[in-house]
Amino acid sequence: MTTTEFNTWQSVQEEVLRRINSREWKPGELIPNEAELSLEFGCARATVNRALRGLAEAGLLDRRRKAGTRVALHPIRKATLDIPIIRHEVENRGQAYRYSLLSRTLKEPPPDIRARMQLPAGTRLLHVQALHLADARPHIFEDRWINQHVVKHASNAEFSTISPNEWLVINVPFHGGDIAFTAVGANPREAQILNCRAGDALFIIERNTWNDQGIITTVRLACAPGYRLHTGF
Amino acid sequence: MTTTEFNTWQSVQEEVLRRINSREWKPGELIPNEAELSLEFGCARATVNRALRGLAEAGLLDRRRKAGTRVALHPIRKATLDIPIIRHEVENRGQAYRYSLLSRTLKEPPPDIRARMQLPAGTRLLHVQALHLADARPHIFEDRWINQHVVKHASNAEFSTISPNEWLVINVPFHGGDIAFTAVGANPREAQILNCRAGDALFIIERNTWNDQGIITTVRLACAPGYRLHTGF
DNA sequence: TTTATTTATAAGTATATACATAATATCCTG
DNA sequence: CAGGATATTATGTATATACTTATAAATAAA
Repeated sequence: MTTTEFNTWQSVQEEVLRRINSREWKPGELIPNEAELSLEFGCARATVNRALRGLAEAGLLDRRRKAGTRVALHPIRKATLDIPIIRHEVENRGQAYRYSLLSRTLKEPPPDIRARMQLPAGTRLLHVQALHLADARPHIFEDRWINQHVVKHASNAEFSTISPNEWLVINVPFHGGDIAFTAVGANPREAQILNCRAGDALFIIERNTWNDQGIITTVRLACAPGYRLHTGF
Repeated sequence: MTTTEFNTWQSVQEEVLRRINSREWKPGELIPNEAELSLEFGCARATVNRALRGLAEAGLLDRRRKAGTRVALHPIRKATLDIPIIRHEVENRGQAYRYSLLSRTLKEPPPDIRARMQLPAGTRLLHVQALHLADARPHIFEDRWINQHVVKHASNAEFSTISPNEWLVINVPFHGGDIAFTAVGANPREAQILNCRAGDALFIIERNTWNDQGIITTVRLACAPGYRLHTGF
């Protein structure tokens, strides 16, 4: 009997994946433990561990100490999408990027923004509105609130030549954030800025970004009609 | 001198992250190699490797053999979003899920679909249209083409009680796919199905899914107004 | 019967060592 | 000096071993 040897974590992973897909190991089922698999595959346990860990991270396996490893009941697929600097996104498509600052003021945010950023009433924030252009056509309208109490040196930033989008990525380390995507009809102001008709469907990206001191910034990106966010999984 | 010891890969990762964020190691800069770091941190090289690999996967470090490890010039943040079965997505929000099959036919797809799925002219596909409802309100309109030459047993699937969305996830293993998100105004038919007005902004999800034999299915999900896709990063 | 306590187990991690691989740097040759 | 062979180097991976940690299950105590 010429059992193939699986001596790289990749080959082990492939074989495990095959068994999952072929239903040899059914969803919800307990699979052999690492020691048994390492014996069967003729490799070290660490190699099996590496392979299974990857599949667990991908959501195809559920692993728990002592309980063992089982095939995920609902193999949740994860798509990872990059969050690029808008300038790079445009330039990578071979288009000419241009940036235009529309306004930059210091004022108290409306209640919804204040609530979202969990701030006490009366807090003044840096409010920046800017337009990103691709090949001289309006591309993305950036409407951003920056917590200058967390990002102290933001007060000095002009945002006349570099967008807050890019400035923040470069200058402010952050720990995490959240994103939401929606579609809404353009309001008159957005329509004017993005050079489209009011009511046109706009792709909206809303992001909050925080570090250990709290929420740094919240931004609403209104993308011109035709915008497409693309990724693989 | 009481140099803290970093003897877990997590602590090493934290320390490296700290040095990146504090600009101790600047963007684009070469950092010490694994051997040096393991010496400095008082741990094994494998531990350093584990820590750095994670940061490289997250896009904060660029690593190349022989060339060494450097801090990413443009720390690309990645957001991972789950691709759930629509029923689960609805139920997890505590809403009542209902599903309704609108049509199920076998026919030749329009040219754009045929091109997208890379099929020869004259190929007939399974075309399924269905409506997913949340709390009895239209939620997502699913318009799907299934390659029955790749997914043979799909021809037998009724899709009367289980949606193609769920059926495919459960029954057909796949290797990968791509997703695109856009916003468009509802056409009259979509408006009627989703119970909104024509022109209302709809959030659109387009997915292609493939395995080793080719593209399995392509789907367009038109989400009712107000739909919000949410995730963290 | 319920509630602690112990124990056994499987994954998680750390380490030393060895070798593989990719890519740069260097040296040699024509 | 161009171009190819070769050495060098940093990451990548495999392995045996040992220990840690979470936790399910069994056992003892209340």
